[in-house]
Amino acid sequence: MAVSREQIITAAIRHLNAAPTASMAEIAAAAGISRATLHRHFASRDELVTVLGWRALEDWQRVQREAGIAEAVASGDRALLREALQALLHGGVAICHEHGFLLTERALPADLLRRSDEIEEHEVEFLSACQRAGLIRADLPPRWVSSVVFGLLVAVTESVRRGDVAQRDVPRLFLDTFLRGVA
Amino acid sequence: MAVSREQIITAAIRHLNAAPTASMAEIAAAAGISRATLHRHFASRDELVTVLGWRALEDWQRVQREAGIAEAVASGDRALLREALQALLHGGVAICHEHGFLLTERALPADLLRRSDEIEEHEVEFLSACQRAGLIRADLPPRWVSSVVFGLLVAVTESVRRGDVAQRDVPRLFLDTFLRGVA
DNA sequence: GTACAATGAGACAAAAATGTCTCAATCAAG
DNA sequence: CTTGATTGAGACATTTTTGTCTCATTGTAC
Repeated sequence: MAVSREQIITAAIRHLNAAPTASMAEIAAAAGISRATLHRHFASRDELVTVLGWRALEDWQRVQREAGIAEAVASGDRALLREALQALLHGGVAICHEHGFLLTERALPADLLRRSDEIEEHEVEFLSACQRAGLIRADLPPRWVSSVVFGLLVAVTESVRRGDVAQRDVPRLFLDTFLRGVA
Repeated sequence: MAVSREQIITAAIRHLNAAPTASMAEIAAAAGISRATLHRHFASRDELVTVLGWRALEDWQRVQREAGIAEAVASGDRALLREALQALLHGGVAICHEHGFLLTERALPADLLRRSDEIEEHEVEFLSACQRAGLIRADLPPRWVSSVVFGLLVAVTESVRRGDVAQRDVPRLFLDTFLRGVA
């Protein structure tokens, strides 16, 4: 049976999450296709990773939109902001479950990183609004808070990869730790 | 003037922190020596990274020892544990300032990783003791708490690398966020 | 000044992965 | 069944980095 492009992408994501430095040959094997066929779909490894990267960014943007962070910022309403924050964090976990390996990927194309910075910028503004609403302490630089989200997502990805934490416990642990710390 | 092995290591660390995937040629250039000389000191790139890795682990172990985590665990004394925790976290930041690039290095030799797991195991036991003493919430798996330390250190490294956070603010932000979260 | 050690520059082969290409086999549509 | 498209297997050249080696040069100790 033919293996669709989507199936290849799915397999590539799965395998890259387990082995982030996998070669095209490994990825092809993981997808159950030949290296030649993989190259017919993605001219180069860069192109493949780039496609996955853009998907991750689209997901991230979608999460931001569905969480309603723009509206929440505009309103400044505490309850709205709180709900958006919850949704944003849950969405972040979901994205990492799929694209976690990209978090620590070191060789991403510049335009992807630029777009990533743009999206992160919206996140920073949102977090800033959360600070003004008293949801997040005001004595932390918003960019640091954004980095904390990033760092905790790395922790999530690594914990799950190593089997230290069950998938179902992740959202609670992540949100709990993010908001209240460990003490 | 001759460039000592120590100077090479220092330059390599500095450069690898800025460009984690740097080749031997780049590292040699950064150290101001020829590629041949670099190879005379470190037969292979793996060997170089491995040497740096073992240094980082030694530093980590030293931090654990100087923080007195073993004694604190043995005593179970809350004040002792608190002081050890503070020292441990401060030490972690210091290590990352130097060896941060290793946090997300994907191709480390197995024996290094094994040793890393051993040292981390001491950390987990210590964090567990902190939970029993009420310094850290008991509803978080200690391995998750350990991952949180890791993740926040990644956040620290990345923030500093990007210039989002000043070096001098790092310890406060790190400890504050770790213990109290962002809310 | 001489001798010895370390260095830099560069040539070189080897390894590993990449990307291209061909060809025969398979599969699906008509 | 036939045709046309897609695939897998593998050969191939290329690229990049690695690791080795040589040789002339530098510099340092004696």
